[in-house]
Amino acid sequence: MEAFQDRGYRSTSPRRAIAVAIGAEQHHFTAEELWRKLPRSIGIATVYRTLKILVDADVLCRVLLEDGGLRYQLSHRGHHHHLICTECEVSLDLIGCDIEDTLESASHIHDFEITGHWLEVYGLCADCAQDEQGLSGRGPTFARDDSHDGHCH
Amino acid sequence: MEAFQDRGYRSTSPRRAIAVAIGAEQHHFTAEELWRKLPRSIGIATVYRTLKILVDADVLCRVLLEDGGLRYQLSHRGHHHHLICTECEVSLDLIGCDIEDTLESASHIHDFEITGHWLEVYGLCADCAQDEQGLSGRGPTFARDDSHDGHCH
DNA sequence: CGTAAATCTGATATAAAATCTCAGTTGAGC
DNA sequence: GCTCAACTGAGATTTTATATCAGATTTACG
Repeated sequence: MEAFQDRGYRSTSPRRAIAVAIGAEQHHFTAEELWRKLPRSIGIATVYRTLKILVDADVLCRVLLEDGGLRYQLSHRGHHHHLICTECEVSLDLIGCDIEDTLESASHIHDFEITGHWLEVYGLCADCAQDEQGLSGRGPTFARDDSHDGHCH
Repeated sequence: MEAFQDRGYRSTSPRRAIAVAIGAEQHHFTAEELWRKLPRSIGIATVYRTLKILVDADVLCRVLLEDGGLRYQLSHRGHHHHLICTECEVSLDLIGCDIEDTLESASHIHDFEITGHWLEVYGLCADCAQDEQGLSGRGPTFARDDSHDGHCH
């Protein structure tokens, strides 16, 4: 909202509408989903433009799903990563994870100067993990299929 | 090559041609770049289909550049990540980095069961870092501009 | 206020990347 | 050789995001 002024952007009515709509979102969302909830007068190009500004301003963060889908989410400012449930797609902020030091020391071996990184972690949230347990307990036990092989992409 | 037979795929002439072309690549490449180096008779759909098989077979790995571009690269089998130079786009395998433990312990806080993750690390390789040093030493010193803000995406 | 200049916007065209469709071809096993 | 499923190429299609550009909107300043 006021992130616009701080960065020299004008306060326009489409931008205000987008800010309000984002505030109403409970989870992550796509640009198109957001656009559908906005007045029809607002073009999707403006949505993309505004989302980009807000990501740069660290108001939003981008979440990359395992299938490659890109979502937006209110950012809890500062550095963090996401735990993304591959079942229900919920995204949790991963706290208490400090991989910078690990990366930094490992990169020294390669004489490489790190400027940034991208990390997404996939798995099952507590609820979905429980559901899977429940199923395998009740019905015949299926061999864990190949849909999740623990592979790091 | 023989990864095809092992997995029940047929050995076809397009697949052999693609395997040879991949072997000739020195760095990472896009599906389209590879396609251009193949006989014109091979369709790009086949290239995409074959690349997917080889990624699943762990023969190739996918590399996500900072600008979002997706590349393919011969995989040094087993789990690893990439150090990608944002200047020359070279990709180094990051060895001696074991973030699994860190992720695992952090995820316990959230009661989250990890099945996979995606990590790409961006920065400057030794050569490009040296070039930047050289420039700032010779000419007037420029303030580090905003093109790399150390931000984690 | 009221004006001017730059920013911003919406519609639409466009681009890029990858997948889908389907009729025809090819390979592996017999 | 034959047969049939697997595979292929061409092109259409989808998805996602950006580019273009004339016209509308903001802000600064008088």
